[in-house]
Amino acid sequence: MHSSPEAFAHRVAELIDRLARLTRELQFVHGLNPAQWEALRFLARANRYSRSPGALAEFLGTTKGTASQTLIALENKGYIARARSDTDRRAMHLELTPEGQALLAQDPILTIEQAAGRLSGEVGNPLVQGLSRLLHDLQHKNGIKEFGVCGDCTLLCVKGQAAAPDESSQCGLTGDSLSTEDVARLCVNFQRHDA
Amino acid sequence: MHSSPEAFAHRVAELIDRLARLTRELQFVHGLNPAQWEALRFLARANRYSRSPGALAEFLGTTKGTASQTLIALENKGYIARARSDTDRRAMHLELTPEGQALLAQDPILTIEQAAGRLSGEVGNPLVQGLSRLLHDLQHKNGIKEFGVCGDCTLLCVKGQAAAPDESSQCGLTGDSLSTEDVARLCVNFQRHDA
DNA sequence: CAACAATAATTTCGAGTCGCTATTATATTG
DNA sequence: CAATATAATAGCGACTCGAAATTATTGTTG
Repeated sequence: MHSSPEAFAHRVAELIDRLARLTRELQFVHGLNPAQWEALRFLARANRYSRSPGALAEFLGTTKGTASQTLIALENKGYIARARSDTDRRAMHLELTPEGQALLAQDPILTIEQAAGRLSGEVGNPLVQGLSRLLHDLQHKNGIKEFGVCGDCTLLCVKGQAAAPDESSQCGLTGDSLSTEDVARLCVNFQRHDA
Repeated sequence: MHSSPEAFAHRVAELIDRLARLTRELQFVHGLNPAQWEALRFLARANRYSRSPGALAEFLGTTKGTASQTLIALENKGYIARARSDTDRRAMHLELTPEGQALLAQDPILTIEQAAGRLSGEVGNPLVQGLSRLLHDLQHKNGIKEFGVCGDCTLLCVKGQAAAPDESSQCGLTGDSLSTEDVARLCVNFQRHDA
């Protein structure tokens, strides 16, 4: 089953294209559309600085107007709550409601997750690596901002051996202390180490 | 870099979801939308029995009405020609025009293909295998008809050692002889061997 | 320190697009 | 002629974009 590099690249592109179409279709369930599902997922994983319409727009690679519409739809359905920020009253702060949290258990992406779970182990690591690099490469070439977690971020400052383990690090941009839960969340201000 | 099976599956699903979104966005170029690009690609790869609106609708997993719209748009732009079939005057027969053929050189999926070409060889085969099985599994679970080439099809009859190599096989469904080019094309009537 | 301009975060609104469903037109088959 | 199959068309709802408009913050300048 050896094949030329061109045939390999062609096949990969074709498979991704078809998976993309299918993935999109799977997300028209429970009265939500793909953008709304992605917003829900994003809000579940983003840190407090990033749960805003603007950050969502960047994450989705869409316009702020569209992101706003998506959020209004989610609010009307009771899956998120929107409130003005106290510190900057232009800003909107977004949170999942318990209903929104619960809905994530029905996330259609779990279908894909289950299918992935059925793959035999041998295929495992190269699959993830290949997809990661592909995505990264394409995002970079298309000027799409990358979201990442504190661990990979240039802005993270470690405060030596702090007394409280929950405050061992802080964000160099905002100066805030970061809990262990914080550092595992996605951030708009992310800057990759090696970039 | 070892991780649990659950984390693996989760990561794969996330990567595919994000690649899906990006893949879709890349396809809004040259005045075409993703469905129109897929239709163009399909018509370039389908055999003569399959270049019809109905077959396209099945391939795209959409309705005939929507497929019809897509085809009208492509005809208006001059990329395909539509003509009534001679044998069955209900049926529409579709062909790429030279302009349509030429446009495929600008196919945005080539961006993905190039990115895939940049992946190192080691990642190669397991990546294709993983994606193939994932797609197959998901298509099966969602009752999506599979399109394939004659080589993998139950209906293919081989005529022993025929004189002309171009007519060494025929389709068990239509009875037609198949050229070597024919057998490499996608077919609506495809039935997988092991299915 | 008040007035003013520049920047920023978000929403609103109108226009265009997409895809679905239902209906109609046309052709085939028994 | 009735039943079936295929495709075109019309109408509808939902989504996305892009361009103002709204409200708040920041910086500047006399």
